[in-house]
Amino acid sequence: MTDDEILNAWNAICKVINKDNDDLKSDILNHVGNKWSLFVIHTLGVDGRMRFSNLQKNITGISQKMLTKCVRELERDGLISRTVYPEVPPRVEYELTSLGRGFLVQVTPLWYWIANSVEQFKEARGNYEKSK
Amino acid sequence: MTDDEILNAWNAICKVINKDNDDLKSDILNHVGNKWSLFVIHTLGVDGRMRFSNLQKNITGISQKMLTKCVRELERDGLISRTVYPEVPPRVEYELTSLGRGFLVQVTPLWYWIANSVEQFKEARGNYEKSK
DNA sequence: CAGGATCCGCTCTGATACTG
DNA sequence: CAGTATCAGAGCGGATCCTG
Repeated sequence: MTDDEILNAWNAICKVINKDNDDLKSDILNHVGNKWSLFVIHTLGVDGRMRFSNLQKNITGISQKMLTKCVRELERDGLISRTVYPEVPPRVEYELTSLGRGFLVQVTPLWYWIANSVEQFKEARGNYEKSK
Repeated sequence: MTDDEILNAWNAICKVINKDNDDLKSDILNHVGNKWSLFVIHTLGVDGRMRFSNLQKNITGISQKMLTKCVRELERDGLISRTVYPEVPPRVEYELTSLGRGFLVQVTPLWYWIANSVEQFKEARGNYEKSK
């Protein structure tokens, strides 16, 4: 992106984030920063369509309550789809939507950069602790 | 990014996020998703070096307590720098570090995409509400 | 199997008051 | 000016028990 494009981008961003879109704030903003959302989207992106229990198995440390909440929010915002099969015992499968795949594509470079910058973050923190 | 690069990216990401880096989770992950962090980084990125009171003026709705907390965390993780001038009354200026500028560059395309996808998110939510 | 309901400790946040 | 300190309320997140 050129400097101009970045400025335009930020104008668009601020228009969206500011005022009367506070609902989007606590939602989409949250999907970006939320550990569980990221894992759910990642898991579905890599392994494809998957059922509830399988998701929980693949995402270490998540409780069923948090997973439920997380998939509900992702479904509500159109990032994943939820399919219920009328069987006994019940079967529910989750899958990335095209919007969700777009999200994954957009978020990947950022996370890659963070992963590659971990040492710099650690060093920064080290310096900060010392200076205190 | 090619599919291979995306897979490699996610391997790197998961290695970083999983286990023994839970401190990084609640920190860097938070900077990405946190409304205030984003505004602080954005404001400093667009307007350059700035003092505390000016930041608060530029960021609508933030309380001084939250701004303090936010800049402390950003400083700790090396995204912004804090300069104190030994004057009376005191003057403190904040500025993006090169790491912080890197962060801004990385996060911009993602936010641009989100801003441009707002209508799709709204529509998704509308459908979800109806189906309930 | 895929969750809903409940209890409970903890953190996050805002509002207000005070200080070097 | 640039914070710190304190109180109070809302919501997060885990653990446990229950159900169609």
